[in-house]
Amino acid sequence: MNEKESTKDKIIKTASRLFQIQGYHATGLNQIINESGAPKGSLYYHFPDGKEQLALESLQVTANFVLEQIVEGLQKSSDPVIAIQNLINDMAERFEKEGCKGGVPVASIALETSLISEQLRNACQSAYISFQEAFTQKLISSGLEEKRAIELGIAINSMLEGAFLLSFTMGDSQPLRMVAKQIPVLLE
Amino acid sequence: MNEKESTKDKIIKTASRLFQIQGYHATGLNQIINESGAPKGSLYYHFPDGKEQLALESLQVTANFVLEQIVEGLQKSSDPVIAIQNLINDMAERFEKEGCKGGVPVASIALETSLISEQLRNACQSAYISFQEAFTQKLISSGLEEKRAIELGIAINSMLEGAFLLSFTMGDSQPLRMVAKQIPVLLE
DNA sequence: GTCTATAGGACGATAGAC
DNA sequence: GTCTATCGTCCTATAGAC
Repeated sequence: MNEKESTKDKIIKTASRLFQIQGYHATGLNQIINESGAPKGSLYYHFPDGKEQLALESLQVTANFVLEQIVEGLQKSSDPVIAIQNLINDMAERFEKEGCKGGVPVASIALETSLISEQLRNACQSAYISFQEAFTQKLISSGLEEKRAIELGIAINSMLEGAFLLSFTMGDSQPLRMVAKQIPVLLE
Repeated sequence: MNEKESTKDKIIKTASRLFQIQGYHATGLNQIINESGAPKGSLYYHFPDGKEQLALESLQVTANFVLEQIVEGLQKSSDPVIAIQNLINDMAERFEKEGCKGGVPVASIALETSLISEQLRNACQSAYISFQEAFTQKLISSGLEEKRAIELGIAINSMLEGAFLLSFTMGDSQPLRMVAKQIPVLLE
C-alpha cells in the first residue's frame, strides 16, 4: 500500500469533519492544516484547485460514509419497516454520542455552496440521490411497486435529512427518534 | 406612524433575504448596506451588537413570516390532510416561482451558527418549535389525541424542512411535492 | 513533496466629525 | 442619526527556496 497517500488522506479526513460541523465558509484552510497535523506546504500541492476541490473530495468521503451506513443498516433486516427504523435509531444513537453536535452530513455544504458552485451543488445532489435510491431499492426488493417505492424513498430521505437538521439545531435527538417512530405508518 | 423606522426595517429586510439565500458567513455587512440602500453609517447605530444582533432580528422576521404562512395555510380547510397538503404545495409553488433558488428559511442560519452562538441557536430552535406546534395544534383541534398530534407535528415539520433542503440542493421542487403526497398516508 | 513568506483583498468593528 | 476613515484580523492563493 502507498504510505505516501496518508498526508492527503489526513487533510481530507480533517476537512470532512470541519466542513460538516462548522460549514464551508467558517472553515479556513489554515484551520484544516493545523488540526490535521499535515505539512503546511502541501495543501495546494494535493489540491491545486484550492478550497473548492478540497471541499468536493471531502464531501465525497462524507457521502460515501453515510451511504455505507444506510446500505449496511438496511441489510440487517429483511423487513423494510424494521430495517429503516433501526437504521434511523442507530443514527440517532451515534448523534447522541457526539453530544448532538456532530453536524449534519451533506447539508452544511449543500446550503452554503449550491448557489456559488455548480460542481459542489452537483456533488451534493448526487449524494442525496444515492441515499434515496438505497431506500427505494430496499422497498422494491421487499415487494413494493416501483412507482410507490420511488415516492417513499424521496419522502423517507426528506424526513431523515429534516430530522437531522432539527436535532442538530435543538441539540436533542428527539426529531430523529420521532421520525423513526412514524416509519411503520408511512409504509403501512 | 414612525417614518424613522424605515431605515432599520430596510436593513432587516435585505439582511433576511441575503442570510437566507447565501448563509451567515457568506453575507457581509457591506453587501447588506449596499443592497438595502440604507445609509452606510447607520448599521452599528441600529444594531450596536453587530452582525449577531442583525442576524437575530432578521431571523425573527423570517420565522414570523414562515409561521404566518403555516398558520394561515392551515386555516384554509377544516380537514387537516387537505390543509397540510395544500400548504406544502403552496410552498412548493412559491419556491418554483423563485426559480428554486430562494434558500431554506431558517436552516441556513441554524446550520452555520448553532455551535457558535447560543443566542442564535435558541432563536432557530424557537422558530422550529413554533412551526411544529402549529401543525400539532391543527391536528388536536381536528380531534386527534394529543400525544399522537405532538409526534406527528414533529414528523411533519421534519419532512417539510428536509424536503426544502433537498429541493433547494437539487434545484427542483419534486421533494416538496412528494412529501405533500405522503401526508394522507401519515395521517391515515 | 514540503516549506516560508507574502501578496491582495474582504471582513467586522471602532472612533470621531458632523 | 449619519458618515468617513481606518484599524486589525482573517482569508485564499501564489511565488520561489529547499
